[in-house]
Amino acid sequence: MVTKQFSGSAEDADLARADSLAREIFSDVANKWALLIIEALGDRTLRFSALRGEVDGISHKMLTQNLRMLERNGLVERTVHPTVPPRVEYTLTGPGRALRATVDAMCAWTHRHLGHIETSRRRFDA
Amino acid sequence: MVTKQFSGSAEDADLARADSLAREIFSDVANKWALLIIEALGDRTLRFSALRGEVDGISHKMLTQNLRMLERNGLVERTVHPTVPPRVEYTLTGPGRALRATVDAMCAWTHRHLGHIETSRRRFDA
DNA sequence: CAGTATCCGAGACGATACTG
DNA sequence: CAGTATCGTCTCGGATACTG
Repeated sequence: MVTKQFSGSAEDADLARADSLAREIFSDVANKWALLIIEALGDRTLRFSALRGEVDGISHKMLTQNLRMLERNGLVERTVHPTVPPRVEYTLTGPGRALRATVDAMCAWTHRHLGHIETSRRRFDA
Repeated sequence: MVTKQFSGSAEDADLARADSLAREIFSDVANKWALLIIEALGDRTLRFSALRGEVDGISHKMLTQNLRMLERNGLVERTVHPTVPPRVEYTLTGPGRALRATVDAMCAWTHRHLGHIETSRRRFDA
């Protein structure tokens, strides 16, 4: 095994790079629309317009923007059928489905603690 | 059991209200800073300044703002020691710790898929 | 139908200065 | 030390119009 000489080594640089990458990914993914899209997709394959119908309140622009980002990070797969009118389908990839599991957990958490949060809010707002 | 008469009943109204509340909470919680704060707190009790040191890159303003929001929703508890200078400590509540479990999962997911995401990005950017 | 481009208002965010 | 307030900047995000 190679001996570490001092801080500031190549391994440290790698770790720093990995950390900043992790942080970047986290920032991409940890936003309302991205998580709602992942949750809405589930294990289905949906067209753009259908998907938009599932994610309540999302605008055309936000949907495309977030879908591009998710595709870039390899969380959703985009399939274009060269027909007219065009038919584009979205589905979660392996990593995407893995992330969905944790989003499911977050949703479950939300519903489980609705009551606690509501009363906490009322107390705080007074 | 009471028979449902038609859509638009009181139960439907309750469900709709619960849903919009859930969505509101989800929007509060599903943001970068809130999740990073929860993760940084862990099961420790930290002072404002210490917490700020843990959440890399967060501004004074964003930290207070998000801490208020988390306190309002009953996810963190804020303890003020009436000394001079003041000493304010933050810690996760029960629901807060429950949420932290899912945030942990998200972090783990991030690190597990770093490689896949990095290569996916490179392919996409070309 | 899906996507891009543009415009514009609203809110996020950082920097700074001020209080108890 | 912790918090609030204010201001300026910039991104977010919605509405609209236009292409293949």
